[in-house]
Amino acid sequence: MTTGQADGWLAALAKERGDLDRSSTAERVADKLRAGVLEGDIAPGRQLNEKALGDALRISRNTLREAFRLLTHERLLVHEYSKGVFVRRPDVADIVDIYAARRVIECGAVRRWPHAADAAKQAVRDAVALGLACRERGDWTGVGTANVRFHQALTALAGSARLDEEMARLLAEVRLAFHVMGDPEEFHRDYLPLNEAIVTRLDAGEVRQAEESLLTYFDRAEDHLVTGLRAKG
Amino acid sequence: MTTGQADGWLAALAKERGDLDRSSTAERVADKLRAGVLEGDIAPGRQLNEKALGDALRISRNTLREAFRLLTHERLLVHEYSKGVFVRRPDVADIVDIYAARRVIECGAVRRWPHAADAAKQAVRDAVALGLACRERGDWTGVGTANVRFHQALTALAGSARLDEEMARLLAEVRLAFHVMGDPEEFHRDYLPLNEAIVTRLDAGEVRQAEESLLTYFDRAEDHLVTGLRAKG
DNA sequence: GCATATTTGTCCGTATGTATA
DNA sequence: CTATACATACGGACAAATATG
Repeated sequence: MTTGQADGWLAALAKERGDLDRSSTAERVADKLRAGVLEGDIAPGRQLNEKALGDALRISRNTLREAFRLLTHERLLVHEYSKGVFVRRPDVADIVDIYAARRVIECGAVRRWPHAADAAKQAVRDAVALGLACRERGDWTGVGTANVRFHQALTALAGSARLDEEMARLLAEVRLAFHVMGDPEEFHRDYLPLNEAIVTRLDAGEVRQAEESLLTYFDRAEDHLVTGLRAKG
Repeated sequence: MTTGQADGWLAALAKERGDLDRSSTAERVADKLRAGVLEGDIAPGRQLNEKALGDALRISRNTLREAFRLLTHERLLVHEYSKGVFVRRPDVADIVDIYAARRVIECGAVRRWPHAADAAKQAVRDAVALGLACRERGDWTGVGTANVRFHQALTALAGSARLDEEMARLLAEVRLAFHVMGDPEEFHRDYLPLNEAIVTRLDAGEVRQAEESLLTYFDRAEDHLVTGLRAKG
């Protein structure tokens, strides 16, 4: 039953419609939908009914479809012709593809460490420190957020906004995959030591060894996701 | 005078409107516009008038706007608030950003050479061979096309469709930049020997040296574009 | 297999606000 | 200030595809 939209998340979305009108309606709607998808409130595979959603959000179909297009470009929704739009369900092939891309981009960015701006380097250290602080107080959601920020900071070492955007898309897809396998993301705890090792080695000028640690992380994370998706997907 | 659209390319676009309706109208229109922009028929900086274009192509403004959105996401068009849609004019900052991304992605992909699929390796060799053949018969446009294909083939070594798509976007932007500086692209001739060297070194297992040649290429190409844009832009 | 209701695809006209000449 | 052109959003019309009984 994918058409019934009278869940909690829909009511929550509709209630928040009193904000300042900063950007366009479509973008604001897309922001809400994106948050709902990434938080897992709108489950992967669920269909988004145009009329029901449009009525609930009090926007026209055209505007809603515009929001759908934005999120489809971000690979968070999929469009099935004459059937509608659905929250994406990344499969094993997607994970393999995503991690192939991450290996190239993040390792390549790490190798730019010697040429990176100081602010970019500090952002990497800060992300690890944030993760450690969250672990101290048992905030596993915070640890997950810090981990995402860590990898965005690594990418930013390359100094390319286009690369940063692509990485944001890839990390969002990974989050979707977590929701497919129903993983509460707290396993990020296991990766904190690796992140620490990467920063330590970078600060010691051991770029090569840092890259090795990063590759170890990718192997583990990819394996975790692939086996998880094979089991639950 | 940017609003008068009665050029050759518009007539050409309108005439071809008898195709099979495979994809959506917006996508077909986007395909035509994309081709016009990348071939240089629609010059960078030119405004695309909604009404004139819509009337000429016999499509509604909504549909045209949808096509605009697609191309805006590909960074080929830009929306200027309350002014309209224009063909993008990449500036020096864009070039620097793009080449930072290319260095990371393509070098990272080249380093995957030992693990790459045979077909992907062969595609790299084929692209160089195609470039040489085109040079033989003085087909400089063909040399340029082969060069683009070469870099797409390098990227494909990583085996990630997402990376391939991002590279296609980056290379399209580079083509736009060529048109900004009015370069006929025949200078690609100078880079053919570098491409040859890269393949030779890869086949000899000298991945590290191949990467060095690639970096040399990036330095030269980026410098060429930056100085060209500073002069003509 | 068939008929019906629902949903989506495509396109249109319009209305309002805003920026530019 | 007026006229123009555009961005944005809305609601509706109709065809086509799909789902449902």
